[in-house]
Amino acid sequence: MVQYVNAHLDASFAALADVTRRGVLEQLGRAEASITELADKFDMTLTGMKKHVGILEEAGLVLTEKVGRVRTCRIGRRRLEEVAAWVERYHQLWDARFCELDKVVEQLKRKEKLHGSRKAK
Amino acid sequence: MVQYVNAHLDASFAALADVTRRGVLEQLGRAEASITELADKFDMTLTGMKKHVGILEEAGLVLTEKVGRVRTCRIGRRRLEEVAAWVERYHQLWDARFCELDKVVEQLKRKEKLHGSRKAK
DNA sequence: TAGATACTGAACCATATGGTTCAGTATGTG
DNA sequence: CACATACTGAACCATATGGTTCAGTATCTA
Repeated sequence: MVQYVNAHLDASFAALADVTRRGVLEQLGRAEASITELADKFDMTLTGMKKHVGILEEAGLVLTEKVGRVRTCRIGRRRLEEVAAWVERYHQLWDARFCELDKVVEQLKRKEKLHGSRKAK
Repeated sequence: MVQYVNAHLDASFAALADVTRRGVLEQLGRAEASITELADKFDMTLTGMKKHVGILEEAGLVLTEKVGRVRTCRIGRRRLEEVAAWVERYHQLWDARFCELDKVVEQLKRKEKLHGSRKAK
């Protein structure tokens, strides 16, 4: 189970590691768009944009649907929530760790104050 | 300015797009470690682990310091906060967008209820 | 000083990535 | 039907990635 999430995270983070794809997500956050529209906006060939969209879709970060000749892209939420959850979890873990360090520093300071304190830095 | 953040994000997300490196971060979240310790824990050559740490360091996600022959690795926070901030921002943007969609759906439902509703799908 | 330990760097390898062009196919439109 | 539009797929290219091995260098320790 954890492995699946890990695979998701691999794909999601890899998908996010490209400024064009993050731009596409931002764009789709505002409104749906076709491949052509995205290709125009990001000054890229249709084929190139198709690949980006494919990567985002593979990662579950966007959903697409083709009706007639146009494929419409929109944001997919679930994977995104997974990413947010991962980051949040580590954020907290790190905060906790750094709070501990802060406490240690505090304690050191207090100790210094107790014994003869030399000039403050 | 925005470009710099984007470069950071590229490096950060790319660094996070590997299960070993996420594992290293998790490990360092608990306690600092040397390259050797990490290589052992993740069953990898020293050289391989050195590369991973290099990528994480380049991305600003870990800090290292070499004293004597051992290089000690610890978590770096700032970049991580940037990543968290990015995800958070988009999360909100998407939430907002989906709230709007929800409202639209609500409205459609209400409308359907008002006019003669045919069988629910 | 002689090992042993801990890292470092160069070189190599297979595969992935971010793009392109070119040649389609499928769908609308006059 | 003829043409334009919108996408799709294959092939190619340069560069990056995730790993390895091998050969160092620098630092402890007995």
